[in-house]
Amino acid sequence: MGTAETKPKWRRRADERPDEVLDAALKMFARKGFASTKVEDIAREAGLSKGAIYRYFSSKEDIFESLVNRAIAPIADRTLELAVSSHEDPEKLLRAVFSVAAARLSDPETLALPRIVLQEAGRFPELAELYRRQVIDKGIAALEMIVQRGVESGHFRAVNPHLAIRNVMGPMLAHFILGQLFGIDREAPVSNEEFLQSHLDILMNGLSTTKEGA
Amino acid sequence: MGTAETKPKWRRRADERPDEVLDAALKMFARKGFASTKVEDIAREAGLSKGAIYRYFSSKEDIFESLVNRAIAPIADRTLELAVSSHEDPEKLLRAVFSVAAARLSDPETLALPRIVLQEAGRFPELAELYRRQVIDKGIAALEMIVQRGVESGHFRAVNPHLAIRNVMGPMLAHFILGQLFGIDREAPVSNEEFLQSHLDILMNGLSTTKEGA
Amino acid sequence: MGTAETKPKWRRRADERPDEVLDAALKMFARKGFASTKVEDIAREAGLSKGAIYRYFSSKEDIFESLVNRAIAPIADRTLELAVSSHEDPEKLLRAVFSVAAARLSDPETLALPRIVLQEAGRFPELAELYRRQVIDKGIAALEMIVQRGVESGHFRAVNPHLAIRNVMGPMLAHFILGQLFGIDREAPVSNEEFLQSHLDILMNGLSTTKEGA
Amino acid sequence: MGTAETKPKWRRRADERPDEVLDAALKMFARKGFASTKVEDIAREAGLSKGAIYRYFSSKEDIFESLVNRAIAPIADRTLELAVSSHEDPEKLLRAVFSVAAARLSDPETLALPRIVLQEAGRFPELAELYRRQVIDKGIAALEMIVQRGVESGHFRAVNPHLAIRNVMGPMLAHFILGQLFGIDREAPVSNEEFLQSHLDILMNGLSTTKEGA
DNA sequence: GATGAATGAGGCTTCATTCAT
DNA sequence: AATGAATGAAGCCTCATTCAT
Repeated sequence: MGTAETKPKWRRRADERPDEVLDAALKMFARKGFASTKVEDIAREAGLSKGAIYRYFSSKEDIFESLVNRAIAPIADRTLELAVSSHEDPEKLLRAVFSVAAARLSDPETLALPRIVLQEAGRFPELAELYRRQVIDKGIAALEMIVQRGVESGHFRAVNPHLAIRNVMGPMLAHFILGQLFGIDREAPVSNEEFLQSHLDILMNGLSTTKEGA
Repeated sequence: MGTAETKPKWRRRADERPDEVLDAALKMFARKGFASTKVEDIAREAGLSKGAIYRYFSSKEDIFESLVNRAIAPIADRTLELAVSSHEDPEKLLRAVFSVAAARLSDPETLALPRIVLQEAGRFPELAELYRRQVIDKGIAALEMIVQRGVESGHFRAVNPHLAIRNVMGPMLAHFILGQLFGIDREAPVSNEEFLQSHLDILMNGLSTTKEGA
Repeated sequence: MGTAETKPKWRRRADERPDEVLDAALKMFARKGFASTKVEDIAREAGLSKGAIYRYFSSKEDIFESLVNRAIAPIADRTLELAVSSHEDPEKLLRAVFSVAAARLSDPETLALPRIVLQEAGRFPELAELYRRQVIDKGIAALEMIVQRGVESGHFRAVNPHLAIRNVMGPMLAHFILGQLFGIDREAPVSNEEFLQSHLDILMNGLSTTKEGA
Repeated sequence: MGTAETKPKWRRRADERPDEVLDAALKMFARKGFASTKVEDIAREAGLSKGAIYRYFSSKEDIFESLVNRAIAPIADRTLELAVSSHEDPEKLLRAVFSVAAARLSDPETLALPRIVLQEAGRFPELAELYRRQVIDKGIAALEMIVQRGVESGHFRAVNPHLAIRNVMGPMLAHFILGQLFGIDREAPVSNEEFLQSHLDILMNGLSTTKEGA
């Protein structure tokens, strides 16, 4: 046999392991919540043993924190760009933003972390706070800026942007998050396209200084 | 000791006990979530011993279910009344509905159960389903009817009521539920009055056939 | 109203209560075993409240002990009589004893206490010991005496009575106790009459066609 | 320390653990009965912690079931062989069977499980049923066949084999199981040899000095 | 005397974490 | 570095017993 080595098909860089664990954790947390997810579930999903998890993370809570932090990092600095960089017609901009957002919110995997943060906000207030500051507030700021510009450019009526964003995001939340969680319209699903069309129509007619289809 | 009242260690006639237990459970679930709330927490909050809980409820899940059912009962049959009975201007009607809803949702105690149901929907699909059928669908139907009438009477533009209600409720959800959960605007709270004013303004200009303040 | 008293249909003498509790306990122990029988089960069966039980017995164990003692009392002094008083043909005597025993062992209620004592022998060794001394040993002594007399009178061969009683009782136990416990021949039950006939025949005459040592 | 053996706190390869747990459980169940045996008792006896038990068995009942199944497996298929294979004088055959059975039943460890099954039959009817089908019925069938052959070959009188086996097994049960359970003859134990001798003698020849129906 | 609400110790079971291999 | 057997602290639930009414 001598030098014969049974070589594993391929070996990951050890550096990728933590990320794989986080992927697995996200999947399991999304499916069963934090408390009901066992460390072994995560390990199995990640293709590792229970003990190995603890080489990368010091506790189950640490996994959760890392999950939130990982989600935050890329968002932190890129969110405002879109809003800032673009000088387009704000309606077109919102339409674009909605399309992107809708695409992402339709994916349960993407929706998972916000949902988990929401679920565990009571037990991890600092994490919820962190998430809010780094993700939600950023998104809000971006939308606020769009509305603000719309008002300034005369495309939108003189609404209070800080309040108006509730009308911008709220219907999205109702449609995607509540819709998914509660299975509203499960029997006769509303297409995202239809919904977006309606949302923009109503929103724009409300925000806009010009009345269409009146 | 003069007026000293000897507080009985425990009461006998326990007709109110189940309700007291539910009150305590609501409080604790709201604070810590279902999984992290120990039966003993509920017992302590209700002024009972752990074991006594089981005289009234067969399990922790049973408490949760009873909580949902108790909340549902009064709502179930009164929701449509408002919408059906009134023949007012739909804008005034929506304004009235929002005021009532806002008043109720401002009370953290009232907000607690929907929030918990939302949080635990993943783990108790049947309960989420029950809540949806008994509470959410009723509310949706009522709002849909209002919008429908508005369209028929010519007060509103020819929107699709089924989709439009997302614009009616969504901002409320964003403001009250997410706002509380994530502590948005915690530092500089937005008054409910201001928010409602803004919401109605934007919504109405969007729904309405007549353009105000353009 | 005056002297009007709603008189209960009939009232037991308080003295009978303990016996009723024991009857109830026997029934429940028989059905579910000692450990799995709740004091409340006994109370309900006896038509009493849980608390009332403790007026008559100091603990669940006390009930069990009293049960055994009650069963023992009447037996203690009457068992030997039959064997001693009778001067009949020992075969006829055994036949008579078997008939009486079979009648009693066929009644699950009667079988219950021995079975419970058997089941709980491990946990209540003194009680099992008591039962053995007061009931089993008495029965054994009676049978032994019958066999002894049979041998002396020349009706029986020169067997060792102390060992022979195993052949006298064993088939009865196998038929009645094991039969009931394990549901042997449940589908095609063997009539007690048939069994007794066979038992006596084999006991008296043996299996073999050739008689040795006669 | 020279020859000092460092005993590992616990072993790794745990292939024998389930069996060790079952051994421990058998011991404890035999001593205290099923209900009164705590999982921790079993664990301690097996040299494990409470929690470790649950790596091998899903519940206390599962341990009991596994115990019965383990005992059944080896017995199940070997019982009939003896009876079927041999063409000896049925009396000699019975004598051999009794010797083997007596040897096994004399070992308290072996006697334990049937005894526990007997004790717990009321609470675990399915287990009792399983035991009956897999063990008792097999034994009965074997004995029945022996008697049947004896009758056919003219060695035995024309008894009903199905009923006669009660006379074959009953005395064994009375001697070994009841004897041990109730501690009969504890002070002056009867040797198994003596008992077997007596049993065979009476079984073959009967008690009576006169042979009827021969 | 009777009741049954309440207690609280105790049992079964789960699972995050540790650690011998 | 990885594994997974083992631990032990907790949590849910049961129920014998007590005791205010």
